[in-house]
Amino acid sequence: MPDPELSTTPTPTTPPAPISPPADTPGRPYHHGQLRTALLEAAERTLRTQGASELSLRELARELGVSHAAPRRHFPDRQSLLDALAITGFHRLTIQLNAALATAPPDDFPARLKATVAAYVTFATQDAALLDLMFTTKHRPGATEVAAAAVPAFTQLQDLMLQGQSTAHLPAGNLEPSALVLFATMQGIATLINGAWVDPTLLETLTTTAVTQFLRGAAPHPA
Amino acid sequence: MPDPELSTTPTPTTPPAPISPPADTPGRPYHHGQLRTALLEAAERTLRTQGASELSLRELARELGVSHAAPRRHFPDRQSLLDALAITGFHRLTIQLNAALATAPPDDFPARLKATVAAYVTFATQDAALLDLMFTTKHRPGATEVAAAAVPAFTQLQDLMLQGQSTAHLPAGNLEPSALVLFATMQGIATLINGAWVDPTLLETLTTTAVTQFLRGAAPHPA
DNA sequence: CAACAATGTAGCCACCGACAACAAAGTCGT
DNA sequence: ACGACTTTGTTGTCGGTGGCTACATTGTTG
Repeated sequence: MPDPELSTTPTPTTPPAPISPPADTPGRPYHHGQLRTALLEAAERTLRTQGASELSLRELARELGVSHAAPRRHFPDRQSLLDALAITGFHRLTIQLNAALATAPPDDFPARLKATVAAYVTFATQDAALLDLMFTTKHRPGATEVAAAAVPAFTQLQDLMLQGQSTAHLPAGNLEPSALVLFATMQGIATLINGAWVDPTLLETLTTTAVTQFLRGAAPHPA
Repeated sequence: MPDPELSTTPTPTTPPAPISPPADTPGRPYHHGQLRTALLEAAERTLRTQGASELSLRELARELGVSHAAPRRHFPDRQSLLDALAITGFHRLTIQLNAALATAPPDDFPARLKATVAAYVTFATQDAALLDLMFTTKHRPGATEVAAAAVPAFTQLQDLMLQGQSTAHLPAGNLEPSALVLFATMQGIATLINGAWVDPTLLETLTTTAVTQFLRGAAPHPA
């Protein structure tokens, strides 16, 4: 407390004003009410603009005009906030993959594959830091919730592969390796673009090439 | 200045013993002599065991029995240490790719490709955090030295592709997209394993599948 | 209306990276 | 050999951060 009395001449005439903190949002009624949501939104913004390493709980608290310890009520530590971000990230990814599938004819496997890959890479490049978080957070021991949130997105890809088998675009049998290789390729393309190893304008070309080569490379052997 | 005159009391009776610091390595002669190298080695160890985010300059200094500001003489800030690590990482990668190529017959393109991919993925999984550093550091504006260090490794892959064209395993023309897709696949496989999305025992299967599918998918069109 | 839970605040601690001022050792010209 | 200069290491400090505890305010519920 640098100025215990000089501040505002104690303002004995302001009982209606909840003295509270000198937050930039002066009218806030002590309890923020939506702190958790607000934190996640602000964090996602910072994540996109500054990256995960720059994300500071105290800075978030300042942005929201709340004390530095307030976030702790909703996220016991920094990592759990990051986990929450990863989880919502997986939800968003699942939704976007679904939406992409809906734009392709239901029985056109190559088109559906292309749409899925494009949607994934688009998501991955628009939210690079988030994707990184989603992937690196997962392997942390004890991140069961994050892992669970990832399941639907994977199921979606798996179902698509099953469709490919049913339409004979893909061979019968265990295609787990093939599917994983395709997934790895998507992930890798995103990494290349996010790391500025290739020009972003190549995104379209790369996804097309990847899908085309995958369809040719994984197709059932004619011989 | 806590003690302007008590400091030295010229210590006329201890010329042989270099008072120096009470470091845990008592015999160290004030100047470490190999601090830069030692820092890099220790940092690489911590990087492998703890990850980049856990790497602390002060902790490194403590490990080496040196004051907390000593590292600054060799690395102006934390990032420049990370850059140095990334650079040596690229050197190591280049060497290992070279070694892998040497184990395959000079004119067996598929074998050489397989060996290269395997070597890359092996490197990437043994030094996950380092690989991440090498990739994420690169896009940082102004990291010209890191980018330069990456060139030889890429040249090596490029040369291999040219060989593939000369042996007709790959079609003539611009194969940059194909090569990038393969590179993305390697990178992605590493990511999948490092993030524990797939079991490490699948590494061999995945690289084989990736190479096989690539050779079939990128092969010159017969029609 | 009185416990109680939920939510926010204030203050502290240890750690970190960056910086500046100082000290010791090596180097090099004379 | 000796003194100036450079290199390398040390100490001290500052602001920032995450995590913790104690406390204050508000909402809820019996």
